Amino acid sequence: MRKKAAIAGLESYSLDDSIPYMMNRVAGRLNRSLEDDLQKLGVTFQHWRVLAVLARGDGLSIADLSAYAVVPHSTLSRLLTRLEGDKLVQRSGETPDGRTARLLITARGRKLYERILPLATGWRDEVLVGFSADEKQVLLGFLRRMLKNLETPADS
Amino acid sequence: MRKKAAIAGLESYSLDDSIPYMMNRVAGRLNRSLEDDLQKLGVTFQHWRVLAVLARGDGLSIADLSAYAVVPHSTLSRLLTRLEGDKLVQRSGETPDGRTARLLITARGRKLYERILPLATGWRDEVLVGFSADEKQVLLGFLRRMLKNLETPADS
DNA sequence: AAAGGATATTTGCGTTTGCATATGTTGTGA
DNA sequence: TCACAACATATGCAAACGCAAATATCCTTT
Repeated sequence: MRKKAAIAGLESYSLDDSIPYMMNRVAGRLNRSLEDDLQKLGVTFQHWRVLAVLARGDGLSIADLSAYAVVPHSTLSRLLTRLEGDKLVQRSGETPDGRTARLLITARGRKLYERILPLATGWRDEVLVGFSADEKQVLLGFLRRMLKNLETPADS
Repeated sequence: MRKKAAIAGLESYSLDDSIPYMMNRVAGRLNRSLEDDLQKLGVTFQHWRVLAVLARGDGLSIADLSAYAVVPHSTLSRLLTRLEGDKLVQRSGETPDGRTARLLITARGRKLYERILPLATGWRDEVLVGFSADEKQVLLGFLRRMLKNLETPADS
């Protein structure tokens, strides 16, 4: 059947044919690059993610945010505790439902967000060097379709 | 240097339009889906990554593997200790250079790899539903270009 | 050929992660 | 109204993580 001897030229790009693998590789590099920048600001990549989501539109619950940022609830809860300690976000109790938190970004948090944003967009531009506006749109379209494919349509 | 340079498009910056964000979102979902499957097999996503790389060509050093899998050396070292304990990979000392390890996948490791592979390709197919062969090639080309853009050209 | 630097991997240690579970809150049926 | 299921979030705990430093090996220089 298959008696592949492996060890074939490691330089050959066999692995690079896998789209999920390549996505992880690109995303991983990208994240780590930004993370290096963020370290100097005393923030982690996860914190940035939360700030970025909330800066776009706050008032979210933890469950919502968890879905947006692809982070488990428990992790997010602690993440927020720290962010709240740093006065970057705020857990508002002003909700119709006493169980749900209403996550708000503070002025301080927004300021930090705006300080980080250029770093993030810088890496985005870096990774997309040589891409035409059309190509970027095509790529974005691909990504949207992929995300849609993963959204469980028929699931509890 | 102006400290308060106008951030172009700050107001209009939307996360859903951000290619890095969308990539993280897609990759995150994808990884988590597979992770759920892997949990039943007693393996983590990281372990799978290592197995997948080695299955396609072993004999790598830890440093090489680290680059391929975007995992720090120290993490990888411990990851391998566990994989070795499970007799899935093997650290061969048979190298020209006594410092470098030669990572080999065992028969048992390959068997597990082949057991997991359909799960991984299943999710890959799922995320690419509706994509033509051409589109997949275009996407792969994009990813390769992106990775190349991030490869430090000539420094460090 | 010995000393010192370079390179590859491991390990010490404090932090973070996430599963399972606890806590607190709302909604529902008797 | 009272018990109790359903839900949102928090926390205990063990494992995983990653930086920095240690260890081990190789390579150069003299």
